[in-house]
Amino acid sequence: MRRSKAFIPTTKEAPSDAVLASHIYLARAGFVSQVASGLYNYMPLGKRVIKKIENIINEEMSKVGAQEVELSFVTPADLWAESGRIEKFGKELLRFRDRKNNPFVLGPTHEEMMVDLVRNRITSYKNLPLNLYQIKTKFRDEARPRFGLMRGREFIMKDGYSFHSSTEDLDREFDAMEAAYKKILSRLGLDFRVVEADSGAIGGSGSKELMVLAESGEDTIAVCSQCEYGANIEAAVRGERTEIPESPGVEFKKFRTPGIKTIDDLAKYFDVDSYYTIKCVAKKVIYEDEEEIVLFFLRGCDNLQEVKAINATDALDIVDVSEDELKEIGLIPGFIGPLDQDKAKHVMDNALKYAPEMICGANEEDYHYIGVDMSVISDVAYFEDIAEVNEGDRCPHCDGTLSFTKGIEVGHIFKLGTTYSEALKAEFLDENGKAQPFIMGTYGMGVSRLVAATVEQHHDEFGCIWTKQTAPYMVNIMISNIKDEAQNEAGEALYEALQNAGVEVMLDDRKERFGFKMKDAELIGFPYTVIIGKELANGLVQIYNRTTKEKTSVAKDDIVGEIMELIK
RNA sequence: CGGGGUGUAGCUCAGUAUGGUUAGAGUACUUGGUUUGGGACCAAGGGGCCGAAGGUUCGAGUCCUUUCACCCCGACCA
Repeated sequence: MRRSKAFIPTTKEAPSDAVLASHIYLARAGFVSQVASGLYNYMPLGKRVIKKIENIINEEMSKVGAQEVELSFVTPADLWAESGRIEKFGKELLRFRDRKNNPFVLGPTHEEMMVDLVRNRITSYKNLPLNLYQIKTKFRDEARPRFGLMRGREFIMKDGYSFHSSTEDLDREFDAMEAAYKKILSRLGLDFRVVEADSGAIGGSGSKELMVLAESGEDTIAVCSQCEYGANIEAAVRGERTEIPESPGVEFKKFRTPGIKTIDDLAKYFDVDSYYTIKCVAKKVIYEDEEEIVLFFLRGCDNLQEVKAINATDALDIVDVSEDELKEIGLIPGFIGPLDQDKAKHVMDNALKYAPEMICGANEEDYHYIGVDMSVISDVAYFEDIAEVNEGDRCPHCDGTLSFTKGIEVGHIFKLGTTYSEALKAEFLDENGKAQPFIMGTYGMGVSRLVAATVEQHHDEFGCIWTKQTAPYMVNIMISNIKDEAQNEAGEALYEALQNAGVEVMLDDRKERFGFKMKDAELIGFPYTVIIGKELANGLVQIYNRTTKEKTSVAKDDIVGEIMELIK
């Protein structure tokens, strides 16, 4: 492509609303342009990168036997009613009616559509397993789109769905998909981590997220210092604590604690580690058609993990509750404890089970109990893991310690089980001629988000730095002075030679100055720029490496060979 | 959905407190010339319903009302 003819509107200034590096550079370098909140146009460079990523995904999917399909973007609302997700997704589903007044939904994901496609077509265990996928625009009417391509309303996703006759076979496929996804991210040149994840609203028995490590990531992940363990903070668990603080060593007693309402105050007052205090987090728990106040009890040194709390209560949502609301049902904020408490339901964190020598609220203004042995209620109370892991906690699998890092969720794979096949009555006949619902897996990968994630991880103060696998063009030939006949000829010749060699090459033949064209090349981020300039008089050209920012002089006649070597 | 902010040239922004010539700058664009190894210089140009609607006024980019859009923090989020 000739730069003089290319539609690549680069700008010196970033759009005022761009915050992330990826957003700023993709906009400045002319890859994307915003049309409305969460909606973007891909310009030629952006489209080329998308295609690069899609090709890699297609290659890896084909290697593991997944078949590509393409389902309609517009989906009948009936299907969503059938699965029950029309309510679950709520306002995120963009709904509309056609001229005949039939209700439709723009697909935010395609479980329903895919199950509908397969049901009554695959009817025998002999035709299983089956893995179908597509790369397709999705639409979710996000409450707050942000960060450019990172969280748009319309985005491109690779979504795959597998159908099995047994859970063992699903497990096998799940592992195969995890391996394929890792391969894809490695080929894209990304630094990533596979982590345990919460299954969320989509349901199912297990899920893993693929996180591209980046400071700007929206997810916090806990990773082990020694082993491979990693988990989204929402799902992270920890090993038994080994260093137990010195215990207070007191008898059970009710103790007057005037005005001592916080864990900090309490620990100070008794001069004990907050490990020995019991924290109560009161929340309002929302169910489909009712809501109630639930008390979550944890060790004072721990914090409530809300996603775990939602899972522990089977709730749709959990919201804060006011002190007044607590007082209305007879609870005394600051002095709520797990003993003799019948005003509200409770969930105790596992770390409190059989815990001795604890200090907790006495459910009476200005009084706490000390020397509480949780054994007295441990066989009747409801215990769950509801605590958020802390940095420095022990790894659940080894002696290592957990630390936090930020990640961009670019992939999420699920063992779905029969949730959707049952809801949509999608069944096959097993070896015994008995009807069984399909056992399913689902595998998502955010293609447009990968574009942003790649730039997040590969950029500097001058712009994008594309990896060889993602670069829109591998080589940029920059003719320093277009009016110089010799330079022009050499540039044209090299352009033709590289094109003939099948290299994706851009020829910067614009009538601009050296500095302008270099800045532009750096902003776009071509892996290599061949500078044809002054040194041509001595039979030399230069290769500028975008990653190292080094310029290497090469004899003009050797340049094609050099380039071919570099881009291998 | 709660809280905050911003809408003026393709882009980045002044101008709005205190209403008053023909609405500005930089950049980008066009033409001519000079320049040609790190976003050059000179000259001449084109480009605006000041987000939209209504109102106050002799007069509104500026004041009032309504509304829309976009952004940020949070809630939310396969």
